[in-house]
Amino acid sequence: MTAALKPKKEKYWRRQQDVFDAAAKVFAEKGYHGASTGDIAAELGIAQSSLYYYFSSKDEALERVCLNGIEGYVERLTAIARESRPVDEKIKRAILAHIQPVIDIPDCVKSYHGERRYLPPDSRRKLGRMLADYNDLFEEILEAGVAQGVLRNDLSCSASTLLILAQCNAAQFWVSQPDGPDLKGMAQTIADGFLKGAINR
Amino acid sequence: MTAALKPKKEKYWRRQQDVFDAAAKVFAEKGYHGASTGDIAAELGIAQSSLYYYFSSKDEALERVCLNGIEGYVERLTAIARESRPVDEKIKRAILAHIQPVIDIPDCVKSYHGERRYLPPDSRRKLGRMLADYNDLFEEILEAGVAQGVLRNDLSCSASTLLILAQCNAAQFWVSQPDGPDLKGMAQTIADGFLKGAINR
DNA sequence: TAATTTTTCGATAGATCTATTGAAAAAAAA
DNA sequence: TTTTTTTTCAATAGATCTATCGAAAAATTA
Repeated sequence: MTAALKPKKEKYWRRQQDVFDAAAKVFAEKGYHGASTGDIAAELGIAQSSLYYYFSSKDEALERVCLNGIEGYVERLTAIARESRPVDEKIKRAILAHIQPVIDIPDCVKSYHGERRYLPPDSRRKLGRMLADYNDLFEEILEAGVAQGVLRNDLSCSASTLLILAQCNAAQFWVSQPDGPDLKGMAQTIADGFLKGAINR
Repeated sequence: MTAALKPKKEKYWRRQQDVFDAAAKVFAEKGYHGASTGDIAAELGIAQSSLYYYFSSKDEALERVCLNGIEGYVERLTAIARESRPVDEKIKRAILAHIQPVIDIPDCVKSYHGERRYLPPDSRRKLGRMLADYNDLFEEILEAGVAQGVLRNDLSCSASTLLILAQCNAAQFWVSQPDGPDLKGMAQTIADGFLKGAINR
């Protein structure tokens, strides 16, 4: 019964995903307010009004795009935090996990970073909480390192979190260059730079 | 003669600066496309059409705002590069100089970072060149450090430049927090983090 | 094939935004 | 005060954008 309903709509969901992907691309390129629904439609080669069969407002499209950009971050980082590994390795993996989506879904990530501030208040708050959770989680990994005595105990974990993630986000611009390093090299560089200064010796 | 013409227009230039300051504030808040000329006028308490006495298009206002945000960066960094000081001190000063405008003219800097991509092609290229020059200059300071043997010679100066500046730009979001560190503390943290890993020992 | 459902489309109402224009108000000069 | 210059304004043309609606086209089912 319920299994019979799903395939019925499956084609619809797939097409809807195409629509949101196109929206992500256009938002990333022109910014939310700089992009028109006409631009999104043109990206798909359909009429502007046809979009409204898949979403009910441009706002809604932005929310979905941003969610695609951030969803999974908290989940993946939670998994990494729970793994029983040395702290330095955890940090390396967390950094890699943070950079990965920049390669896999660059438009969503770019839209998330640049356009989420234009979301309606409710959606914006929701995403804001997700980001706060994510930062806290990252901070906790560092704090655990300090507690274990692996990281220096005068380390500001909140400051370090901010600075590490800022470097990760900068990777966005780097990997787009032709001579840019690969993902792992990038993560390694950031992790090493941090650990060299932060590890007790 | 020429001295007599200047004070004649001085009031006009001052008022024009007010207009661009208001534009910077509104662009920083709502983004270029999200902000209307009506918003700028409201910020000043004047009619929307009155703005066009001071600029001829919204584009022009954005160009001026972005220029205000980036102008002086190259100049100040050039001066720092020329000073005869130890490399580590130069780096610290360069970092501080980069963060300073974030405090002094936050709206211009924020607009520069987030909105310059919406400039007309010519202006955008011009600002792009200024940024490239600036990055090169920063990179050269690091290269000089490597050449002197102060910094490790396996250091990637271009990568380090990108990562250091990314951290500086993140300061924007940090110092806006109530419990954020002061400017010098921020610069110190970034510089120390970098130098700990990069200095030969 | 015929009937039904899903998807796309053209037309458009209604709202907003930029930039222009000529006139009014304010300030400065005579 | 009167004249001239500077600054602001209201009105608006023209363009663009979002979202709606009923019909057409396409796909699916009977």
